[in-house]
Amino acid sequence: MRTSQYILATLKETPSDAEIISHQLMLRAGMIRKLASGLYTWLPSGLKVLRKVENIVREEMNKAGAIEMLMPIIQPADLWQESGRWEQFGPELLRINDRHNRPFALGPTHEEVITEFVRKEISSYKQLPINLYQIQTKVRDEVRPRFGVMRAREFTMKDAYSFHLSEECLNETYKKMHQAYCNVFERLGLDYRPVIADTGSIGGSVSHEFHVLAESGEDAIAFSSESDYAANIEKAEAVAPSIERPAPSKELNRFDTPNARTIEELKQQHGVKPHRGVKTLIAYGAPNENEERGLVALVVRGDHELNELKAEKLALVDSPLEFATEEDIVKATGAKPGSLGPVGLNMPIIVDRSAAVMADFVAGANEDGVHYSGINFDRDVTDYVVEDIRNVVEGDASPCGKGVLNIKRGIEVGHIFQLGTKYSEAMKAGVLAESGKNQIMTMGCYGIGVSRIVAAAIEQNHDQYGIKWPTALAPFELAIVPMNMHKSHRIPEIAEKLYADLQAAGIDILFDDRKERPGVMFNDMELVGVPHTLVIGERNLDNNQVEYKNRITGEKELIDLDKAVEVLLNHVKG
RNA sequence: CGGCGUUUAGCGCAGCUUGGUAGCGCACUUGGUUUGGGUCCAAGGGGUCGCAGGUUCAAAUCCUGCAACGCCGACCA
Repeated sequence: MRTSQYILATLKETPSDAEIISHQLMLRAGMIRKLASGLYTWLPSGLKVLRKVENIVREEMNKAGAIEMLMPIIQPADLWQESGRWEQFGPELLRINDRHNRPFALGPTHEEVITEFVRKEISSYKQLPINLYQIQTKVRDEVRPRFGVMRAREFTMKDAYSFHLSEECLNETYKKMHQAYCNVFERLGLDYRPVIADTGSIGGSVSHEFHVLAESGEDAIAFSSESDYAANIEKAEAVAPSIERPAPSKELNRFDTPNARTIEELKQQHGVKPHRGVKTLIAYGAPNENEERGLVALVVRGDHELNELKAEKLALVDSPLEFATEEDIVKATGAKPGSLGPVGLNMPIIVDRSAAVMADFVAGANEDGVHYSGINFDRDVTDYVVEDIRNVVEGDASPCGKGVLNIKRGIEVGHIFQLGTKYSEAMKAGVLAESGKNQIMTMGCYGIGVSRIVAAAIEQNHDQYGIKWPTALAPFELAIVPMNMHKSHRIPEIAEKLYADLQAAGIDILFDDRKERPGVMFNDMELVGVPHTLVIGERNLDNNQVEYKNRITGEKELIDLDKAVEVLLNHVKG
C-alpha cells in the first residue's frame, strides 16, 4: 500500500478526551475515530489489526472443534421475555420498535437466539455435543462508555455456545475452550492470566475470565504467590483469620468525636488506627413477603473495603446491593453516617470474618459526634452473623491454602461460563436422549472481546514514539521509507523495485511515497507501529546499501542492495 | 441516575472577568526554501462561537432553559 493512496490519518496532537494510552494512540495512529459517545469508526489500518485478531480467534476456535455461523443483531423481544432477561437485563439492553411497533433488542449477547436456533434444529442426542460460534458486532448501552474501544457501546465479540447432554460432556468442552483461549492469547503475544470469575448477568456456575495484565485495567485480580490460583477480586475469598478472638480487656467507653466522621479523621484526631476500628455500612435488606425492605448493617474492619458482590449474594441483603439513604439511616439509628456502629443497632448485623476476630475495637455510637472504644462482640454486640463480605487485600492468605495474595490490574478480554440449564430450561430446549425421553440440554458459553483485545494489546505494547505491535497484530509488516525521493533518480527507481519484489515475496508493505521530510515519515511509521522499516537514502546508496530498522529492538543494519529481498524476507517472516 | 466540568475552524486552545463585527498553534491549499528525525518564509481557504430564548443600540462575552461530551461516584460510616 502506498501512503499517498491510503488514509494514514495520523495526528500530531492528542485529542483531549482520550484518557488512557491505547485510546490516545489509536486516535493518533489513525486507527479509529469517534462518531458519538462509545461509538467508533474503524479506519483502514485499525480494521486490519481488528481482522488479524478475528482470524487468530477464528483459527483457534475451528481447531478446537467449534463451528462458525452468524446470527442477527436485531432480536425479537419475545425471546428475551422467554428467558426472563427482558426485565432482568436493565437499560444496558438497547431496545427498539419496528414500524409495526413490535419490540426488539439489539443483541448484547446471543444466548436466546442460539437456544432458539438449536431447539429447532437439534433434536437428537446423536447430534451432541455441538459448539457454535460467531464473530459479530454487539450492542450494549453502557452507563458510561470510556477508554475508546475498551468500553464501547458497539464492539466486536466472538461468542460461542455449546450444547450437551451431560455435565461431564460440558466440562470437557469447557476445558477445550479454556485451552483454545490460552492458545489465542499466546499467539497474540499478550501477557495474560485466566482467573476464577463471577458469572454476572449471564448466569451459570463455573466461570473463568481471561485478563490481559495492564495498569489501566478496570478489574483487580488476586494471585497466589505459591500456586496458580488466580481470581477476580470480586470473587476471591477472604479466608477466615487463623487467630482466635482475644478476650475483652477493656470496658465499653463513650467518647466525643464531634469532627470525626471518617476512618481517616478518627485516625488523625483521636489516634484510632484504622485496623482497630470498624465501619458500619447500611444497605437495604432483601424484601419480605410484603415486598418491604428493611435495613441491614454490614460491618468491616476500618482498613478493609466492602465487597458488594459478596454482600448482595447473602440472603439478608437485597440484590443488587443498594446503600440506604441518609434519611432512612437517621430514621433507623438516630445518627447520621459517620457515627454508626454495631452497638445497640436495631437491625440484622453482618460482620466480616476479619472484623469478627477483633476485640476492644472502636466504632460509632449511633449518636451524632460520639464513638465507643473497647467494643467487644458477644458482650456489647450479641445478635450478629459472620460472613465473608470484604475485598481481599495484598498479603491475605490465599484461599488455595498456599502462599499469600498479590493484586494486579487486568483488562477482561475473555470470559467462559458453564451455564448449565439456565437458558435451555427457560426456553425448553431439549433433545431425545438414548432412553427415548426428552432431555433438557446443558449449555456453556464462551466470549472474547475482539475489539477490546486491540486496545489491550496497545496498553501492553507501546513506547514514547507510539505502538509496538506484536508480530501477529501489526497492520503492516514492513515500511519502506525513501528519503527525498523527488530529488533523486535512483531512489524512486530502487524503492519501486524493492516494493514490487518484496510484495511479490508475500510481505505486506506500507510504502511511504509522500513528499515529506524523513523525520515526518519516521515518526509516522513508529506511531503506527510498523515492526520493520526499510530506509532508502542517497548516502547509503553510494555504497549500494539500504538500511533496515526494527521497531521493537531498535536494531539497525546496513544491507547490500543485491541481498535486500532475501535479508528482509528473513527479518520479516523469520 | 447523582456530583463536577467542558462546548469558539479538522485537532489543541486563547478571547468571556470589564459587551463594540473572532484570534493563535497544528493540519489543509499555492509558491518558494530546506532535506538522514515532526524545516523556514510568504500568500490563502475554512467558524451562524453547542442549541433555544431573554437583556441590550450592540452578545462568543451577561441571564434563563435545554442538549451533547468528559471526569468522578460504598470507601462516608
